[in-house]
Amino acid sequence: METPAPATERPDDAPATATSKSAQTRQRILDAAAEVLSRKGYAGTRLADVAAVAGVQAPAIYYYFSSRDDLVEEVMWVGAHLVRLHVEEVLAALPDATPMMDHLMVAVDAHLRFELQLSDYATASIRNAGHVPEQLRVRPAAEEALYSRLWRDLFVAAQQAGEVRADLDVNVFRLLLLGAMNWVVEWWNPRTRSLDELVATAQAMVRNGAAAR
Amino acid sequence: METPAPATERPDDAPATATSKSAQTRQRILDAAAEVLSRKGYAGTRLADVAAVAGVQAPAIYYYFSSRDDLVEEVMWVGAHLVRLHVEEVLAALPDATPMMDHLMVAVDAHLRFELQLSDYATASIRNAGHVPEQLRVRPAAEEALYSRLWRDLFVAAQQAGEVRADLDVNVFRLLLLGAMNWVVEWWNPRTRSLDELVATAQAMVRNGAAAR
DNA sequence: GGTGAAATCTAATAGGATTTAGAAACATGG
DNA sequence: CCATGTTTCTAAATCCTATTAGATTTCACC
Repeated sequence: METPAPATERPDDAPATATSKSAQTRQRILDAAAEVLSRKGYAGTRLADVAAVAGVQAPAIYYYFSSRDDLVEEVMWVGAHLVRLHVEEVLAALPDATPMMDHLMVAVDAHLRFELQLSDYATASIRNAGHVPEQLRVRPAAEEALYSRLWRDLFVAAQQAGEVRADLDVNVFRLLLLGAMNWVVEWWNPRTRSLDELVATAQAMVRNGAAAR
Repeated sequence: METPAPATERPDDAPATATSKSAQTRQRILDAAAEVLSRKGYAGTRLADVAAVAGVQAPAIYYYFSSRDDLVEEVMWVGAHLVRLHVEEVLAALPDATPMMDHLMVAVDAHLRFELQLSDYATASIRNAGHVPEQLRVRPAAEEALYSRLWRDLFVAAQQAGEVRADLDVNVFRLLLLGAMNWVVEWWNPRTRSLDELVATAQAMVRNGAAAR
């Protein structure tokens, strides 16, 4: 549920320790915003709700963020950022000789588990990407572009290695796959379905759907 | 100040001609709402915007709908309803001996083309399904359940016919597929990508991803 | 043309949410 | 324990938009 302090942006010019009381409160507010945003969406998220979850009064938020939209934008950016970091990390840990198709399998696993278990930020970011005002999308969109590129590179490499069918349109396939995984937040219920099975099925969809014969 | 036509469902018992001035205006407002909702989402849709697109003043909307939420709910319901009708229609036109896998291919084609080309209602319905307040989801959700069942039946039949791998979890696969197709509205741009190619790739994803060897 | 209902408009109301203002509590170093 | 800056609160202002009220136009039909 809670995401460990990921140095949300840059340490700014604040010389104080990253775990000072102030920084902690800011983090609590940000976490609360991610949680509420992931559950209720942009429209349904009121500052009073966020404040309640964070254990402060609504106006306290303005000590750390200049506006509601500023807070939302940061949650979205952090969400996109964390997913990318997580997947990159997991991929980097693979042995050098790992086949490209296995890279894809691992990426699918990492994306889904992170999105569903580890991060309200990821869920908030995914669910609200297309629902916030234009001006809030600029910074998060840059992160998403980097993430997109990561997947594109995976697919292109897999195709060049002959592990993915040469006649497959990997760009469209990739967008469909990311859509399938992103949409999971709209229907997945941990009570009724096992995460393992979901991951396995998504992996099968890629392996069988894209693999060369 | 009485509402001329049944504000909620179809003009079943409406005595007046279906194309009366009144019915036309109501339709114009509904169309406008679908258009704005599909573009700006639930949060970003203001009655003033809808009214502007429909060519009336905002209060005129209240002559036909009892509230903003009532209007939104109807758009959502119509969206879900139309997609289902369209796909059912296309499937019904198939020759009796058509293999089940071809049923699936046709359904994928119909869903995507309808969603992307024909209907702001479908787009509005898809994009906002998880973003409107609970109370607005009841009626649309019933439609979606019917649509879900349609797909479930397709997959189950295909699996029983031996055209889909026996070990595939068709429920999860179906939800992933519908997610992939629904999410398309978030990224598809008719200018930069051909719809034909999108459809072909989605079909390939199902055919190769699910087919028995 | 006159008449009444239907349809739409202008102008005002109302309620909820963000956002400011300014005071109180808190911490921290001298 | 005092002084000073930081953090948070209460109370109030402001803004935005749905909604209502009431007036006005449109239009079918006598």
